Amino acid sequence: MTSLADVAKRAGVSSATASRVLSGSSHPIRRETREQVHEAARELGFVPNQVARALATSRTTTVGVIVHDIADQYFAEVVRGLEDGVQAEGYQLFVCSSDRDPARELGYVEALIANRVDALVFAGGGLTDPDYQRRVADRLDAYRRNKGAVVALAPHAYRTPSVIVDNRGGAQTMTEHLASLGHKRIAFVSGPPSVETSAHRLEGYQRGLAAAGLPAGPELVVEGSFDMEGGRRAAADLLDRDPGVTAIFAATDVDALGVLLELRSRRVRVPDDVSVAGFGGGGFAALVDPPLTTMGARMHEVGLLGARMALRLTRGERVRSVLLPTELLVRASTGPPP
Amino acid sequence: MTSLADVAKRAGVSSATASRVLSGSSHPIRRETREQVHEAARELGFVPNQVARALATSRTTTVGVIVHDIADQYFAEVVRGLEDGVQAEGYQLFVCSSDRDPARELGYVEALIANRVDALVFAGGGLTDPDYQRRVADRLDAYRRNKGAVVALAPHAYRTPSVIVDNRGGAQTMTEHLASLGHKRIAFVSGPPSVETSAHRLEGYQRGLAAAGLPAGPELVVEGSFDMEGGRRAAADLLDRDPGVTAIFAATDVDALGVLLELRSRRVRVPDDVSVAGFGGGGFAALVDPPLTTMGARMHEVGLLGARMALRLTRGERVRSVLLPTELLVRASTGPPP
DNA sequence: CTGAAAGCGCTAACAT
DNA sequence: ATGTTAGCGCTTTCAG
Repeated sequence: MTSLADVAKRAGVSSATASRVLSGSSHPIRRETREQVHEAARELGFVPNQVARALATSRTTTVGVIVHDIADQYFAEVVRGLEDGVQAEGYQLFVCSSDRDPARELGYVEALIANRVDALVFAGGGLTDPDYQRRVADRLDAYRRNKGAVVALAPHAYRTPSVIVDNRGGAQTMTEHLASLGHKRIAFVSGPPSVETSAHRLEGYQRGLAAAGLPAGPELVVEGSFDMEGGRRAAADLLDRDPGVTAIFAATDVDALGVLLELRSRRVRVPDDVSVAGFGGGGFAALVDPPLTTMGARMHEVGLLGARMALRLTRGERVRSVLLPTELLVRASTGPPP
Repeated sequence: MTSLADVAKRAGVSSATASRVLSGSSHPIRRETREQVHEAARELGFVPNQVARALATSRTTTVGVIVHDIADQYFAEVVRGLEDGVQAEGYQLFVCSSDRDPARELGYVEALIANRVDALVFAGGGLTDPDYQRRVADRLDAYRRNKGAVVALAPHAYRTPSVIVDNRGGAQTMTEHLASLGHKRIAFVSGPPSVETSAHRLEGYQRGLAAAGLPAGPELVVEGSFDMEGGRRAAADLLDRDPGVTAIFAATDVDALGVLLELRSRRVRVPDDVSVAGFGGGGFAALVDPPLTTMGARMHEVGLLGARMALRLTRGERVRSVLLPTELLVRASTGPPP
């Protein structure tokens, strides 16, 4: 592969000079010299070796992001936002799907740090496993001591600047909305307890019930799993126990979709018999049958702002965590109770 | 940051020895020495610098993938497959969304090569822009001369090993299926002409018509854009010109979804008045109203096989391109003509 | 304005 | 079995 030295030789200058012109340094260079270097680089099809540059400067111009699953619409949108944000400043993005497995996530954290990414972004909610939390904190503390930037785009036990949608407030608003339609028994399909985000949305739901003067009750909360199958099983559980619910609020749209499918297969009409609501609002939510009422979260924006925050941190600038509002999107899957 | 030298010093060995044990070399090392090194590394929280390692070995253990848009379900699944494939061998994945913009795609190719990825994967169909093709070919030729591996996961003008779904055959099968239901005038919502894939699916459609003895005709083909809005406009065009079609086959599921929405807004019943079919089969296709008949393509598998192929290439092993079959998924959006 | 040279952290001959 | 040393390709003082 052609190197800086080749370019320098061809241009009849030292590699120091060649470096200065090709790396966009502000060091003064005679116009003519500059042009010769560029010319030589072009002729040789020179592509600077970022690896060598990174070693010399200790900046890789890369950022790593860990998501639960890139094939999940929700995270795909966050990642796209991140990508747009970092691309604007010439950074490249490493993407890692952890499947919420603590070991795998830890492995990725280590791998990304080994690759000396300038910033590390957690796009999915942190895991609640205490062993994981301890170990990841150790890694991240060390990473930050060495000028690594860490950003969270969802609730995370590790204290770090974040861009997060208002999970609690959003869940509360949705619950109150259902209550305002007249529902008295509102069930909640929670996310997996292994993820921090779940607790926030559950809390919002509980606050919503309280605000509406509605009784809570453990029989109203069933565990989903942030996927369709989980939502389906949750709905089945709920219906089998028959606590007389007239509304089901799921912690994510995919869970809600599972609920929808289970209800359909049982010939329960939505929203005539039971109302269904989700959280997220991307992708298919508006397109299913019936269109899903949901709390819309602007995930692309989360990613974009997260990228900017991460890059600012790498420059040593101060940042402030942001809590993005969610938006109630009322569609056809919710209505008054029968 | 703690370096190999630190570990070596602490363990009382040379950095060569430390390197040998920590890099998993097969070089023989006394058991005791090995343990001392590991111990020292652990105590210091040593994380090997992949950047330095990459510079020394000229292998980065990274691969780059260029997709049209990571937020598109279709590509998100491919990327997930790729990730699973490379992760199994300890590689990291750079993800780049080009939005099918030649300049942006070229920029990414260059950036990935600059980062010395061991393999470069094109997940989206190649662009038809001749200038782009020439320039990308130049870059890739040089890249391959330097042991870079290039894999395509969709039709691409650049000749390189590939894992591709049978776009032609799939489109033909779907067309024949519609014909077998009794449809005589089958319209096609093609992809954007700027992408190679589009031509293949269009060709399959045309072959399908021919095989069924049905007349083709330019008035039956309208241009979509691999997104919902494109499908919507295409359907609107079609209906406004009213060529009397009873079936609309869209080159992608998202286009088909746009068609569905436009038909719904015009009170055209599906499939009673008009049948609608798509291509892809991931994500929401089964969940919309009515569930979409489509040619299922196993995109996760494309990614997984693509990753394996790429890694084999980096080892200098021989590979053979694979053409993955698609599967006709008949659902409720298609039926006999009125 | 340009060059010489040290060094980023690791690996890989080549000794011993 | 272990150590010495020369790079990998670039940036960056420090001289001139």
